[in-house]
Amino acid sequence: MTLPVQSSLTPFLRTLELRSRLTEDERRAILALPFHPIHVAANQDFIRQGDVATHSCFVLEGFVGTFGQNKRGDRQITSVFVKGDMVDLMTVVVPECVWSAQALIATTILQVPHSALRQAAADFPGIAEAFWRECVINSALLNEWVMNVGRRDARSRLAHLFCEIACRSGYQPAGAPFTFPFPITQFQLADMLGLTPVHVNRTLKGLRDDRVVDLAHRAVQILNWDRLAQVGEFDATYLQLRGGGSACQTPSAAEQTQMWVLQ
Amino acid sequence: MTLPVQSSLTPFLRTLELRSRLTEDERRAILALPFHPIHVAANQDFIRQGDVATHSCFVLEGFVGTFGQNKRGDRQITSVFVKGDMVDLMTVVVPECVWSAQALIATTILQVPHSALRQAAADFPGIAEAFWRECVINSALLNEWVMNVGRRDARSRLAHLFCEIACRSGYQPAGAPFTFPFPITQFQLADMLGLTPVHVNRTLKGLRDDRVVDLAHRAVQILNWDRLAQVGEFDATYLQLRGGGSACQTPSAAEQTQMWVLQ
DNA sequence: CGATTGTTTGACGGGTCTCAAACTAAGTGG
DNA sequence: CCACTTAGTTTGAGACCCGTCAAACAATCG
Repeated sequence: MTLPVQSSLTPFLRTLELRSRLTEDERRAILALPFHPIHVAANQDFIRQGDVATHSCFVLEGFVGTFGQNKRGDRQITSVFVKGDMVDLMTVVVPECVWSAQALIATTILQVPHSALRQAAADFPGIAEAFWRECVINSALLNEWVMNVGRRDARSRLAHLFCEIACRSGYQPAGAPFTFPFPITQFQLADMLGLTPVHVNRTLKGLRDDRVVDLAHRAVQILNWDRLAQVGEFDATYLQLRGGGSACQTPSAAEQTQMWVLQ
Repeated sequence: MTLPVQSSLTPFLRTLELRSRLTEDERRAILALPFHPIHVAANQDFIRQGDVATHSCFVLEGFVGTFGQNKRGDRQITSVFVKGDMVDLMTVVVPECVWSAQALIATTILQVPHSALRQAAADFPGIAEAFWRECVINSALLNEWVMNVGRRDARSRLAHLFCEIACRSGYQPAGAPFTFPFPITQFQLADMLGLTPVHVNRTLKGLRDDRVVDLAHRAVQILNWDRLAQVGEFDATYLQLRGGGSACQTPSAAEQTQMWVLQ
C-alpha cells in the first residue's frame, strides 16, 4: 500500500503538508481526489462574483488573482495564487462567491468537486483540519495585504509584494542575487497594489535605479534581497511556510504546539 | 435535556447560528464551553504580534480591532470585531499570532481555552464546520477591506465602513434615519481606513453637510441609508448574514445548498 | 473646575493620478 | 524571416487628493 507516485494533485498534497501533518491514509485520500483539468487563457475570468461554486480550483500551472471592482471599473486584486495553491477552498463551506477570479496568465486549473472534498474532510479529521488551516493562512495573507495597501507607500508596496511572491513561489532568498519568473504586467501590478500603472512604472524605475530589484522580460531579478525586504518591511512569518518548501524564516513557534485538532 | 437558558456564551452561539445549523447537542456543547472573563481598558493591547495563543477571545461587550504597524509607527487596523464576534478563532489551527489586537473601547472578553474548542470540534463535526465557516467569513470581510482601502477614496471608504458596522451590529437599515452607538474616535477611524485623522475629519464634515451620515457623541446617525450605501458601494452579500440576526440582504443562494460537510 | 482627550480648521507640501504620446517587445500572418 | 499589429513600457506636464504641521476649540472625566 504505497502512495501513487504520480498524480496531478501531488503539488496540492505538498502545499497542505507545508503546514499540516497528514497520515498515510490521508495522503492517499488527497491524491485520490477526482478532478477535471481546464485551461484558462490570460485575462479570462473563471469565477464570477455571485457564482455558487460546486468545485474548488487548484492552480496546477500559472497565476490567478481574485478581485473586485468599484463602480468606476477600477479593479482591486485582493489575492494572488501561484502554482500549488487552491484558489477557493473556502467555497466548500461558503459556496457563494463574493469575488471574481481571473487567470493572470495562461493557466491550468484542476477543478475538484466539493462533494469529493467534503467526503475527504468527513472521512479524515486531519484533512478537515488541513483545509481549515489553509483557509486561515489565506486570511493571514489578506491581513498583510490590507497593511500593504493601507499603510505603505508605492515603493514599499512593490517591494513587499515581490518578497511575498518570491517566498510563496518557493524561492529561497540568499545573499546572492537571483531571478524568478513573474509574467505579470504593470497594469496587473497596479491592480494588486491599489496604484495606477503609470505610478507603478515610475516606482519600478526607482527600485531598478537603486539596484534593489528589477522586473523585465517576465521575470523578477532580485538584486539585493536584504534591502528589498527592508524597503518592503517584509517578515515572512505570516506565510507560515515552515516545513521543507521554502526557508524564508526560522521554524515557527507554532511548530511545537499541538497540531492535531479534530480526532 | 433542554438548553441552559442563560450563559455568557449565548451570543457566541447566536453568531454561529447566523451562518451554520447546529444540532441540539452541538448547541449544548457550545454553551458548556469553559471561559474566563477579562476586562480590557480602552486602547489596551491584549494580543501582541508573535504571541502563541492558548485560548480564543470572544467579545461579550465592546469593540476590538486587530492591527499591524509599519516602521514609522503608522497603525493599520485590518479587522474590527463587535459584540458577539470571536476575535481569533483562527488561532485554534494556527496559534502563532501575526497581528496584535486592541480594545478600541473598554471591552469585556471571554477567553475560551483552545483545548475546549478543539474538543468540541473533535466531538461534533457540525461545530468543526461552523468554526471553519466563521474563519472563512472573516476572510471575506478582509477581502472587502482590501477593496475599500485599495480602490475607494476617503468618502467611499468611510461610507462603506459605516454600512458594514451597521449591518454587523445588527441594525436593520430601513428608509427612515436611525442611530447606533459607535464610540470610536476619528484617530481610530483613520487607522481603519488608511487615512489621517485630519482627513477623516474633513471627509466626515462633507458627509454631514450632505446629510448622508453623521458621527457625533459616540454614535453614528444614518441620515440617508440609500445614499450612504451608494457612496460606499455597499452590498451586504459578503457579510453572509442570512438567518434571523440582520436582514441587510435577501436570503443567499447558498442557503439552498448543502450545509453539512463533516459528518 | 481643571486636565485630558478628541474635534475642527487653516496653510502648505508632496505623493499619486490623469491625460497624452512616444517607444519597445511580443505575437501573427504572409 | 520579415512586415505588421497589438500589447506593454516609458516619459512628461499638470492637477488633485490626501498628508503634515500647527493651533484653537469642544467634550468628557475626575
